[in-house]
Order: sequence, then structure tokens, then C-alpha cells
Amino acid sequence: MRTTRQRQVILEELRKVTSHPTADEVYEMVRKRLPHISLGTVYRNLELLSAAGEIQTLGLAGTQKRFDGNPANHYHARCLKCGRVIDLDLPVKALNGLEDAVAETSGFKVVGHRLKFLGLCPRCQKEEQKQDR
Amino acid sequence: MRTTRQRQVILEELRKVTSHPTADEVYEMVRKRLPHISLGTVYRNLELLSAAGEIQTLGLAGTQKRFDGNPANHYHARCLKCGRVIDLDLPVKALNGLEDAVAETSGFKVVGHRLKFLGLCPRCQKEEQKQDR
DNA sequence: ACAATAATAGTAATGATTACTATAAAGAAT
DNA sequence: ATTCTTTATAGTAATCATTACTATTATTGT
Ligand SMILES: [Mn+2]
Ligand SMILES: [Mn+2]
Ligand SMILES: [Zn+2]
Ligand SMILES: [Zn+2]
Repeated sequence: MRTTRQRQVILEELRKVTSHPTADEVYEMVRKRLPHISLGTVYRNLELLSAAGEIQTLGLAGTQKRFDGNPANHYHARCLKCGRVIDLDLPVKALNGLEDAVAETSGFKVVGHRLKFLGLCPRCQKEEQKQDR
Repeated sequence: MRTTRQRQVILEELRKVTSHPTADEVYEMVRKRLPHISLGTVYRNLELLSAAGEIQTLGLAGTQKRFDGNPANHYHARCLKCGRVIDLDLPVKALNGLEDAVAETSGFKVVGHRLKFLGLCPRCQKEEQKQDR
């Protein structure tokens, strides 16, 4: 995999944020520095970087994929109202016992798991309170 | 929500299987009994039944949504090779402690979580062994 | 600098899902 | 049972995220 300016900037910009942007959001971010980059290049590099383990592709909800500049396994919480996705710092190993249990009962060779929490973010909770009054 | 023959058959067929079919797979299943049903009707009813809590919509992987005739919260394991999705019967309450921890540390009002395991199904493990020889 | 080849920009194609609309069916009222 | 109101359907068109294609450009090893 060659080191192109486009690939480099995509990775840099994605690692700057914790907002789990969609491909077109990454495109807008990168365009500030590389105004001539094409959307296809963004898609292709997000795919390649993900396959290379440099970033993560998240299928959190909605129609668009979201991308995470943090390649380490970690958990997320998604707000059901505004769609915001935040990082959690729960220890991943809390689930390792469960992985073993799944392997035993299902016969699967388990290589990992994905866990996300759903709810209302602090901001949207405040909004709800306003409406209740 | 009116009880139409189409809606009824879609729900019945989906509850017959544990295979988590895609919309077009449901379409094929239902067409055996209602040859004139349209794909749009299948999509619309899967959406409505899901919103009504009669079934679940799963965003497991790939481009297509999958549907689950079992509306109760339960976990899944997906095979990375063949895509098969099986049900697990882990107790959901094993994660309730984690939900509380997430609520405290993130400020989210947590209303649920989604957990899936990734790995190789028994059948695909056998295939791998063949290749190793 | 040169050659080999991987990557890009721009554009077209794909494919799952959603929207639209005239017709039909369901359920309530009579 | 008949009529009426409203929701749902079939068939089709439109949408939109993503992928594929291709001529040109950039990277990297020599
Ligand atoms: Mn993250
Ligand atoms: Mn299931
Ligand atoms: Zn929110
Ligand atoms: Zn398999």
C-alpha cells in the first residue's frame, strides 16, 4: 500500500475527531485540505485502511456506514434521538467470559464481539424535560 | 393497523424460521403462498411490524437488513465466512450491570444494548480443516 | 531519470430501499 | 348486507449510498 497524500490526510483527519463520521462527512473534512480529492478516493481508502486495521468501520444504524479513527476494540453508545455516537471506556475483557460461553454452547470459534448501548444522550434528555413542562 | 392477508402471511413465515432472512428472502418465502404480493409490500410491512414490536430489524452486516421473527431481546453469532446468523440463549440480564455503569460514566439514559459475536460456524471450521491438509 | 504499477479523478453503474399513485380491501356505520 | 371512509396494495419510478470503470497521474524501486 503506497503512501499517498490523499490516504495520509484521510487518516489524519479521521484520527482528529471522535465523532464517527460517515464517508461524505470525511470527504467534507478532507476537502478543506485537498479540494480536488474525489469521493470515490475517500470510499476506497476508508475501505483499505479498515482492511489494514488502521481504522474501524461501524455499522451502527441508519443507511450510511460510519468510520472510527480508533482501531482498538472499544464500545459505543448511540443516542436514539439525535444519532450521536460516543465512545465508552468499559474494559473489553469484561465480555471474554461470555465469548467462551458462546463458543461452548454454539460450537462457534469466536474471534470477537460487538457491543453497543442505546439511549438518550445528556443533551437530548434536557430537551425532553423542556417538552414535559 | 389493519389485519391484511399479506401482513399476516409475512409475519407467519418470518416466525417459522430462525434464519434471519433479508427482505428479498422473505419475499421469496411469502410468494409461495401469495404469488401476487409485491416486494414493496414486504418492505413496508417488515418496517411496520418492526415498529410495532412484533419482529426485529437487525443491522448485522453487509448491505442488506435482516429480519428476526423473535421480538424478544436475545443475542446473535455471525459467521465471518458464510454469513450465517444463529441465535444464542445467553441471559440478557448478564449485561444489566454494564448498562448501569454506562449510564453513570457517560450520562446517557440507557434503554438497551445490542451484542453480537463474530467467528466461524461449525460447518466453516470443518471447511478450514480440509484446506489445511 | 526511467520503468513498472498502484492510485486518483471523474464518471457511470449498481442495488437496496423508499416514494408515488391508481386500484382494491378492511372495517365501521347504516 | 350495503355503503362509506380509510388504509393498504401492486406496480412502477425515484433515491441515494456505494462500487465499478477508465484514462491519466503519482509513487517507488532501480
Ligand atoms: Mn469509537
Ligand atoms: Mn434472532
Ligand atoms: Zn441525543
Ligand atoms: Zn459459516
